[in-house]
Amino acid sequence: MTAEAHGELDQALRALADGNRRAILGVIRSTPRPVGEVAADVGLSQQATSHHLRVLRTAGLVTETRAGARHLFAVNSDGFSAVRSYLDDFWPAKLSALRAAVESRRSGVDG
Amino acid sequence: MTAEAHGELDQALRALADGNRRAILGVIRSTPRPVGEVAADVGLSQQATSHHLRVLRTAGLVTETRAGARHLFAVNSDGFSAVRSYLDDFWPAKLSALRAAVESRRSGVDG
DNA sequence: CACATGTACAAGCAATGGTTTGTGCTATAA
DNA sequence: TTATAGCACAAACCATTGCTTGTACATGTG
Repeated sequence: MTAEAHGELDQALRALADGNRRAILGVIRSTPRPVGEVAADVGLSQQATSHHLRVLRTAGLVTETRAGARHLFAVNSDGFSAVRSYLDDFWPAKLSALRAAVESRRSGVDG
Repeated sequence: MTAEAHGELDQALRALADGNRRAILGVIRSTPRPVGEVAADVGLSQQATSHHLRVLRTAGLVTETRAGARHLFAVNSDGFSAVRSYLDDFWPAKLSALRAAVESRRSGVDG
């Protein structure tokens, strides 16, 4: 983990790597929800759910809003952009283009 | 991790959650490479690199080809499709559409 | 102010995961 | 076949991480 351990991409991917966190994202995907409801839906304790939501929030995948004593969490689409653009680098078209470029460079220099 | 711990999506995301594995993907992105070269490029031991390549291979993000004594690894674009389609569920347009649907359902039933 | 609800914070624990070290297996070369 | 290069397998070690338990803080309510 000596490689870029705190970038947007790294934090987002590590947050998404956990199944319970993805379950939480699924629960708050359609509408903002307080921690208690999320915990009940995913079957985790309040503390564990709160912890996961904090990880998601730090990663930028989720936003927090306070409504009285309740903390409402909602999905933040913009937080996924880093992951999206990273995946684009592995899109078939981009890959083949890159490979073609490397190939032509090899034949041009070396032969 | 009681939630779908062995699906394509889970394995792919967990594989991508490590910075060194992403570095490895970057190294073999343009052309297939043997383990030794990859290890030298990313600055990891042969064993560690081999291990990471195996994780990536199990996740379907990488394919292995043997060329004599060497094991060539290359990026497999298709392996990223599960992650891509998962991210699509969090695309702004889809999110707002989902939220609108939930909203109309609420006003229709409850009021 | 006292009380209940909703949530975050902190420590301890168990499990997961990445790296190292050592070794065995496979394939080319002499 | 012997030697060597390239790589995988396996165990041990250490750091990270997710979960639990306990508790403190904040916001409404009487």
